[in-house]
Amino acid sequence: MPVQLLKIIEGQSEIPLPSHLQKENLKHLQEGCDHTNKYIQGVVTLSYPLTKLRDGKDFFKIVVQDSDNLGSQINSINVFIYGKMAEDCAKIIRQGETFIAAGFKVIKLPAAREDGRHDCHLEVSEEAGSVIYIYTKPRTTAASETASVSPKYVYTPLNRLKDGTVVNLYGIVKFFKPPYISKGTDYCSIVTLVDPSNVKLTCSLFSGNLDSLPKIYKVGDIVRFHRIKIREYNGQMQGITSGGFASLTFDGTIGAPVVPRTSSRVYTFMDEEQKTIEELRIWAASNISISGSATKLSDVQPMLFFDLTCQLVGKAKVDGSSFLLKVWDGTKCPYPTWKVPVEAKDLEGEKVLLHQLRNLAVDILVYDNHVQLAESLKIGSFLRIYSIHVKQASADNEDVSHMEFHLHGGTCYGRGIGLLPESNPDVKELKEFLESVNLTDRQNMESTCSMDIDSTFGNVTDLELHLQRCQQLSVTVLTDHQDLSTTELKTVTNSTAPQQYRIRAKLRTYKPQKLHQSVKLHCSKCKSLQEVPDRDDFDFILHGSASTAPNPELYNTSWYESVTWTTQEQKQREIAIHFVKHDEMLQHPEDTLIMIEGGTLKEIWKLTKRFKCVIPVRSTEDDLELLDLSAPFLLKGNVKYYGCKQCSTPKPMKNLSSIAAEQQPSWEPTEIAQVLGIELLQYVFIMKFTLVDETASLNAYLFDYEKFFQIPASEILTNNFLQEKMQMTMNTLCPPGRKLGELPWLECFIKSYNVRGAMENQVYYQIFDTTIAEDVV
DNA sequence: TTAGGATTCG
Repeated sequence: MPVQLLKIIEGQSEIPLPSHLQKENLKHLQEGCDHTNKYIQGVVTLSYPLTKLRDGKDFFKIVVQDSDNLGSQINSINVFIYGKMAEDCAKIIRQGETFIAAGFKVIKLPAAREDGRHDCHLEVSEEAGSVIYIYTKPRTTAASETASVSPKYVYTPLNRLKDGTVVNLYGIVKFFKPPYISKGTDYCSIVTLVDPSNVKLTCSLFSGNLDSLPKIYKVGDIVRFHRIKIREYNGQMQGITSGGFASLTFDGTIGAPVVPRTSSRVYTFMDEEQKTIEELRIWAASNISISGSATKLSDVQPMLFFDLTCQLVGKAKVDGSSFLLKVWDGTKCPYPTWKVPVEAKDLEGEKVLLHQLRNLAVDILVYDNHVQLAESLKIGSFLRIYSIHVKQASADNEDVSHMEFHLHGGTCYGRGIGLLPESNPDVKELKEFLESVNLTDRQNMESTCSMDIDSTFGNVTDLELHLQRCQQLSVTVLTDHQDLSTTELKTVTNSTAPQQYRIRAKLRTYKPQKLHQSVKLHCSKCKSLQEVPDRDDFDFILHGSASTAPNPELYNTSWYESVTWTTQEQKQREIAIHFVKHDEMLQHPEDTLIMIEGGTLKEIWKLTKRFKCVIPVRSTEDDLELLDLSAPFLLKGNVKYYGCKQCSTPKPMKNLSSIAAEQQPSWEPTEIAQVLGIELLQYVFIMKFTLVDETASLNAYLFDYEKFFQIPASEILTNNFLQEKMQMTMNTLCPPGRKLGELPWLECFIKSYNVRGAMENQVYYQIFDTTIAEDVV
């Protein structure tokens, strides 16, 4: 982006200059000196008409005065601008504006000057790698003057596009293919956009210059396209690059700096554009799903496609149609991973580092059309590899299966490799994390996971080992009272309650068999248990509350800031989001608690992915209030938090401001519940275990928040992985289809207690201070 | 021109 138009607010540019650049005083300019990391700054005092040189090249001349050194004898200099840059500058430079150039060439004039101008002039051009920054002052008063300088662009909503037109538009990236080499002569990038009119537009963007395609890194990024051609294809509108196409790309995260990633040499970017981006971000937050948090190598699952942000540490040519990339992200893949055999001489990368990372780096084999791009990558660069296929496989000479990572040929689902700049926030975060990884510790502690150690188990399969272990040791362990001796079940059942025992028994069966049915909500105050409301209940309450429009009198108070909009759907719906402030400022979304009025289940669910906490509310005449307590009063991460209807006495929402005023608000559900007068219901597993030993059998209840399964009951309903883990645990405790003799032993603590029935007391048993053994599952 | 979103030969 060799020419940038920047906006100045209170004397400061919104976008700082690159930090490596240092200001050079005009006095110190000399021909032949190294000015690589220097820039000159001054006010444009004179500009000449744009002309053409004899070779047809554009030429533009200006005089720049160093306003910091007006008293100096030599305080201005001629600047000659060549080529495309001359044309661009001529369009936007006005007298009185601040001009900055870096990457200039200093040319000494044959004779000394006597007009206070420097005896050198500066030459700048795109070919010479020059960059020009023009600081513009806010153009509120001089409207007529502005018109010629920054043309007013008109942006077409995606539902108003017409065949055969060339338009400017904004959109939120819903899908994209990172630039790849097309079968023609250019790079190609496919981008599908959506905007608040809820219409999608898929664009095919071509360019011979990789740099002039939009720099999209993730779904949810926001783009501004200028001069994109609209055509009809298969009954739908389609965008395609046309002459003069230019784009800006912005991070779509609410609160992130509004700094354009640009592919054009000149662009305008003013308050109005900034406002548009901020509005689109808010719309996107509840209307675009982004696939949760990024997958790290430590979370990969077999049979899955995922995007990986990583650093390249090694690469090697494998054969004509495949190429190996060795990458890491600082985490360890929980499965053994394959190593693609390549000759040492073919492997490019730092040998010592590759050795240190042998258990952390993974091999990704890329195929076909991705090979050319992969070959060109530099070791050490940061990449996002899109849609890597995780494949479980097992070689003939291995007893355990391993994970393979493939980037198959083609570009389906955005499959491809994107190079991330060091300025990318995800790269910054990754770099910090990689630097914190202590390589020596990891090698010592985790080397048992590597393939070569696994193979020392010989021919015994994992499963057999596991079963052998289970028959000898208990699959559960006691967390306390280890000194107590074991009591036979017959003795337990023949004794009076209440008492506590250590027992050793087998789990013959358990209820419920459908594990999700074991999750209930428990009030620790009134001891009641209730079912977890299903999504229909919540949906119903939301529908009901959406019929009450947000009350504008409640917008923007001292402790929250409000944003509202009306949906475009047939039955218009008003939505208000209230962002709770901290120190009178908005926080990063991931730290922010928001309250929402009028949202649907889907919208609220999406907002929970972006924000720390979401509280659904509705307006009354004079305050916001919580919805009916059959709905969750708070959503945080994957968890819906409910309050007890009997024990809660809701207090004013304003009480949240006391948490917001804390130095670092943690927004803990318990604390939120407390200030809102809500008695928080706890998620709990309730199960009935039928335990047997050689002497007797008894039913014992498990009442567990987290300790027994080491899985939070609150998360099981929304996490497939945890559900699977729990099912696997139960399969270990009580393997289906096995005889009693083959079942593993459980060591448990149980306590007996009396429950008074209509006619007589009944004795019940409850498991406590027991947990699943560490090596089970 | 190229691609026109909608996973996989390896």
